[in-house]
Amino acid sequence: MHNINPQHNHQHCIDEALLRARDLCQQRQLKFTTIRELVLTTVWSSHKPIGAYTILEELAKEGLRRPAPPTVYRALDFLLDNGLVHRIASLNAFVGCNEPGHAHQGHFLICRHCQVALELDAQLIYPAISAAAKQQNFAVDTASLEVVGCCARCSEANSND
Amino acid sequence: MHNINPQHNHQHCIDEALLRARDLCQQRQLKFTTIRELVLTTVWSSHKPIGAYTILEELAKEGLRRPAPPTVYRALDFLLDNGLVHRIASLNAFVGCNEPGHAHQGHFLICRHCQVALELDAQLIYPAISAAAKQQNFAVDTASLEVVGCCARCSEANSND
DNA sequence: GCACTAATGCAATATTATAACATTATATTC
DNA sequence: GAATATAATGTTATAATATTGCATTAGTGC
Repeated sequence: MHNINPQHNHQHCIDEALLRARDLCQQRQLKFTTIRELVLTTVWSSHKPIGAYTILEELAKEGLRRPAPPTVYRALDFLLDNGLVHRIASLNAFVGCNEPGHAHQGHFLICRHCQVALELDAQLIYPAISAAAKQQNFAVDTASLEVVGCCARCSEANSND
Repeated sequence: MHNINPQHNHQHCIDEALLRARDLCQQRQLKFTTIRELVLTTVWSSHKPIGAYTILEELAKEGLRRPAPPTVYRALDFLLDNGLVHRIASLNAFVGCNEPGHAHQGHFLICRHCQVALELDAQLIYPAISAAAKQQNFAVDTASLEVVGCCARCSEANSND
């Protein structure tokens, strides 16, 4: 998994995400349009979940004529459908996905101090979910886990106060 | 845990929930006011998560002069703080909690057909979450899991079509 | 080019939630 | 029991998030 060090070369994250998106769209014969690319890039501008209306503002700054909400929401829907971003329901916000393909999963550790959302490897949690569901004969479609707390980095920083 | 059979005596669920709430408020020296009781009762009117504005409408039907949104939200905040209800973020809705006390947890299996939300015993999932968080030196405050799919009952019903 | 479909633009509006301040009820002290 | 303090509720307005419906534009296949 991805270690989110503030010193990391974030441009690399963005570039990789765009590459993966282009690949996936080519494979699936989907159109990676300008808006979709801009929205994905904006979502990937950090590892912090970003709200739809904030994305909208960012696009406006890009020189683009400020798009209306549906434009952004449609792009987000496309990205969600294809597992390129996740929605963090507890924050009404969106964050990039490292491993497109399983749109149905999203397990996050969310730091309440720095807001970074660290995506967990589904394999860590999913077996427990699957077992619990099976006990109830429940057929799982999607499973989202949102853990809020304090990340290692912020814990250290605070203990140094 | 609670098996949510449509034939179950649901009045019993409501009564139990109210009893637990009164007990807990007495213990903590909190006021279980009329509004709080009405909102809790409304949330417990079924095992389906209910939206704040739906609660509002239900209260209006009870003869009550239709309360304003803050009235309902304040009651919900109180109930959430005391672990008497959970918020299902992915649905913007609220559901009763069987075991008040751990306000910070809420692990649900949500059926997309009948909308029933079945609360899982935290012990089933929490160890996996805790282990994953520990790997990242992440200090957990709250963890919410929302699994969407199809419950046993609806699976059977559908297979009979 | 023409017809068809997918994507986007645009205006209005729905839904969920909160802020700010006035009022009422409850508890505490004297 | 009146005076004061605190908690709860009432009320109005508005913020924040998301969707509907319809017009327009851009690709795609024939």
